Amino acid sequence: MKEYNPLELEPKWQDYWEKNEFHRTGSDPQKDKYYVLEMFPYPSGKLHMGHMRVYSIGDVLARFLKMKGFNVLHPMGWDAFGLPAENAARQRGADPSAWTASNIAAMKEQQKALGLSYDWDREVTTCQPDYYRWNQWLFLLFYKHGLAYKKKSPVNWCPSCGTVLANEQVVNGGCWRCGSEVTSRELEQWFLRITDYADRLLEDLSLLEGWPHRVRIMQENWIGRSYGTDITFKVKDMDEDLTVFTTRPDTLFGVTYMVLAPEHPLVEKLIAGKPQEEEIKKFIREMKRESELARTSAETEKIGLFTGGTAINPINGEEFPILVGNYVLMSYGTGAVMGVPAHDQRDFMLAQRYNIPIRVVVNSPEQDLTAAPLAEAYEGSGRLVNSGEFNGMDNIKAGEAITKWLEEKGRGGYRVRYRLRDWLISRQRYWGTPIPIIYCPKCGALPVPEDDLPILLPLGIDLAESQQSPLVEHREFFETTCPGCGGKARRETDTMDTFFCSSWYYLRYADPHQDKLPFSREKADYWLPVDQYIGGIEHAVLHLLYSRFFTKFLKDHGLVDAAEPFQRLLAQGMVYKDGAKMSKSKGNVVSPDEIIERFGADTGRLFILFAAPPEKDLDWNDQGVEGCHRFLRRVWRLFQQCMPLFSIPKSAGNSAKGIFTGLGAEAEKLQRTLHETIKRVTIDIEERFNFNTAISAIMELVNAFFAYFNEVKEKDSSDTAPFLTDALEKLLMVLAPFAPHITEELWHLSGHRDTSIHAQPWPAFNTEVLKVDEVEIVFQVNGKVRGRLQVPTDSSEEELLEIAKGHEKVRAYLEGKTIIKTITVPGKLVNIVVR
RNA sequence: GCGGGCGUGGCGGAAUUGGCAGACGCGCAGGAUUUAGGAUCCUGUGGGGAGACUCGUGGGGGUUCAAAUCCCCCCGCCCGCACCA
Repeated sequence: MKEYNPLELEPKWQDYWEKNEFHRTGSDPQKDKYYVLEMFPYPSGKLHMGHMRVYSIGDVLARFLKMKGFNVLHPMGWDAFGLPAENAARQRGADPSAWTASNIAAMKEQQKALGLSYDWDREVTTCQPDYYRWNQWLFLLFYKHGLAYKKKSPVNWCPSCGTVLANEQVVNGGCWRCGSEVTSRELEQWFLRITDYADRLLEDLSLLEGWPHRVRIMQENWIGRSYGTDITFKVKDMDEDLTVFTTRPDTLFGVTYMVLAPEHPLVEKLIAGKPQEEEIKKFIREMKRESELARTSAETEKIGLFTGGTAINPINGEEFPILVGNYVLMSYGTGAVMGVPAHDQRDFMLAQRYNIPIRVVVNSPEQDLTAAPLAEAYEGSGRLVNSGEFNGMDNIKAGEAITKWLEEKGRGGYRVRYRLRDWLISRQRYWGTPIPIIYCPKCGALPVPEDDLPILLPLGIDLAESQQSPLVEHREFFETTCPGCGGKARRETDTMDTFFCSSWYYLRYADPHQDKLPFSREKADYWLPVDQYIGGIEHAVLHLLYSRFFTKFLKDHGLVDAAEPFQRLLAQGMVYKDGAKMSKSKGNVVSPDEIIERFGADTGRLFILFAAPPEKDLDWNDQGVEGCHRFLRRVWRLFQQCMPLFSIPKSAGNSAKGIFTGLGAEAEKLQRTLHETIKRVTIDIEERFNFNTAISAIMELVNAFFAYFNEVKEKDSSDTAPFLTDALEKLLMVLAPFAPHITEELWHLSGHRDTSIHAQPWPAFNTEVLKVDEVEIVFQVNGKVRGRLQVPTDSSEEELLEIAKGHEKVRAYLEGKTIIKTITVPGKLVNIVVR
C-alpha cells in the first residue's frame, strides 16, 4: 500500500463521482426529502475561506443525510448580476458577461476540488435569460397586484456606485458594498410594497424556531412595529390639518410646540410670506444636502426653527408654535411630531434651548413634579395632572381614554406604524435584470406583455465610454412600441436590485429547467421549505427578509404552499487569522487552493469543521491544519496495518445485527467504543450541528484502535478479523461525510470495488453493546470528591452507599462525624453529607 | 441609550438534563526508533505544594448535598439598532 497522497486520489474520486452521477438529487418516492442549501455566491472568481467553511458545513450534512436515507437536494448556483462585473468592464475593458462566465468556471473548479456533492444539473445562474426572464415575470406579478409601483421620493444615492440603494443596503450611513457615504436624492423609482407584509413578516418570526435568536431579533427591530395614536391638529388661520403619530397620547395636555420634518409638504405653505421664509428655506436646503447619517445621529444637536405657523390642540383649544426641525424624519410616521418637553427627553432639551414652556401632565408617584422646575424629562408612569377631565387617571388608562375621545371627535385614533419602508428595487446600472415596463407619451407606463418576455439585456456593449448605464443611450434597447396604442415608446432603462434575483432562487432549484413558469408548484411544494439553510449573518435583514417576503407573496398567489422559505438557519461564523479578519491589506489570507495543494481538500475540510462549532468565529491556525493532516495519515496507517485482515475470508462469523459476541475483553472494549462513537457522531451531526465534537469522537475511536493493537499483538487473528474489518468499515462510514476522498479510497482498497462508501447506509449503534457491566462511581463527602471505584452497573442505591462507606479514603473523612444526609445518583455518584 | 451574545489551561475548544472541570486537537517536556533531521510511537502536561492536600471556569454575593451551568450585583469584550416620535 502506498503512502497517503491526497493530490493523486482526490481528483480521481471527484471524477468517479461525476462520471457515475453520484450527486444527482434523489427521487425515490419511498424516501423523505431533505433540502440542504448554502447561500449561493457572487462569482468574484475566487473562493475564500468563508466560502470553504459554509460549503464544508453543507456538504457534511448533505452526505450524512444521503447515507441516512433521504432524497437530498443540495444545489449550487451563482448570484451573477451586480456591479463588480461592470467595474471590471470599465477598468479592464472586459465584457461583463464573459468576465462573469469565466469567474463562474474558475469557482466551480475550486468547488469541485473541495469534493462538494452538488447536483450540477440544477445549477442556476441569475444573469442568464432563462433565469432573469422569471424575475421579469415575477415583477409583472407584483405589478398586477399593485405591489410594484413607481414613486418620486427622496432616496439613498451611492455616488461611487452611481445608483440608488434600498434602506437595508445602507449600513451606518454608507453603501453596503463599497462603504461610500450615501447621500439623498429626489428621484422617481420602482418600489416593492414589502410594508404590506410587515405584520406577517413580524408575526411569522415566531414560526422560525430553527433560526438563531439574534437574527430574529434583528428582523424584529428592522420591521420596528409600534402601536400609538394619530392625532390631528388644526392650523390656525389656515384651512389645513396637521397629523402627528405618538406613542404617548396620555401627554396630549403637555404639548407646547410641534415640529415638522424639513421635507414636510406643509412647511412651504406655513412660511410663505413670513419674515423667516428665507432663513427656513436655507435651512431646508442644508438639511437636504446633509447625509441621513449626520442628520439622524444621536450626537447631532437638535435644531427647531419657528415657521410662523400656529397649531391648535384639539383637546383643549390651546395654541402653540409650529417648528421645523432637523431631527424629525419625513419617512417615519407622518413626518410631524408633537413636542411634550416634560415627558420626552429630546423634547425637553429642545424646549430648554428655545425657552419653550415645559408643562408636567403625568405626575410621578414618588415625587411631586409640579412643585419645582424639572431637571430632566419624566418618562415614567403616574397619574395625570393639568389635564382637565382626565386629571387623576392612571396615565396608561388616560392614553386609552384620550384616544377614544379623539376618535369620537374625528380627530384621531389608534394607529400601527412600522420602521420598515418599501423596498426600492430600481438600479441605474447595466448588469442586471431589465425592468419590464414601457413608457408611452400617450398611454403612460405600461407593463410589457407576458408573451414578450424576456426583455433581453443587450450584450457586447462598450462600457468604458459612459459614466451612466449604457442602456440609457442604447437605442436598439430602449426604442420600442407601446403595447397599448402601438405608437413609439421607450423602455425602462433601470435594472433590478440583485437582491430580487436571490429572493427566489431557492425555488428555482426545485425545478431548474422549467420553461413555462418560474417553477412548477408540484416540485416546489415537494422540496420547500429549505430544511437547512446556511450562510453569513450579514444577510440578516437583507436577503433573508426579502426572501421571506417573496415566499409569502408567492403563497398568496398560489405559486407555492410554504409560508416560510427557510425552516432552519445556521449563521456560520467568520474566519479569522491572527485575531483579524482575513484580508489582503493585512496579508493574513490563506486560500483554499493553497490548502488543497499542500494537504488536500479532506484535511482542509476537517480542520475548518474541527477548529470551532459552525456558528462561532474561527481562528485559522496552520499548526491545527497540520494536526488534522496528521490524523488522516494516522487513519491511513491504521488501514495499512490492517490490510491483511481484509484478505481473510469472511465467514458468517459470530455476528448478528452488527454485534459481535464471544470477543476477548480488549475487542469487547473496542466494540463498545465503536458504538459510542457512532452514537456521538450521529447526534452531533443531526441534532447539535457540532461537527467539532463529532470529529473529536472519531479521533478517539482511531486512538482506541491503536490502543487495541498495542494491547493485542496478533493483528491478523482470524477470530477477530470479522469484527475488526466490520469496525474499520464503520469507522470509514462515520468519517466519510467529513473526509469524502480518503474514506472512498480506503473503502475501495479494503475490497469494495463496485460500491461507493457514500452510498452506504449510515451505521447504527446498538444499545446492547453500549451497556457496560461496571461503571465508575464517584464518592463525595460534603460535595468533595474523595474516591472513585468501578462497581457493577446494576448496583442498588443501598449497595452503592455501602460501597462508598467502605471506601478507605471516604472512611477517613467519616471518622467521628455524624452522617446527616446521603445523595445517590445511580451510575454517577454518591455524596455523603456529614457534620 | 435600548436589545442580544460572550467571558473555561500557554492556544482552539469539550463538559448534551445542576452531578468527576479541562474531552479532542495544537503547543510544550521527557523517552523510544533513526547516522542525523524529519516522520512515527509511548509517557506527561490547569496553578500552588516534598506530600497529605489545596486553589481554580471574568469579579463579588446567593440558592443547593452538589454550580462553568440557576438567581442578583459588578467588570470586560463583541454584535445589532440607535433622535423611529
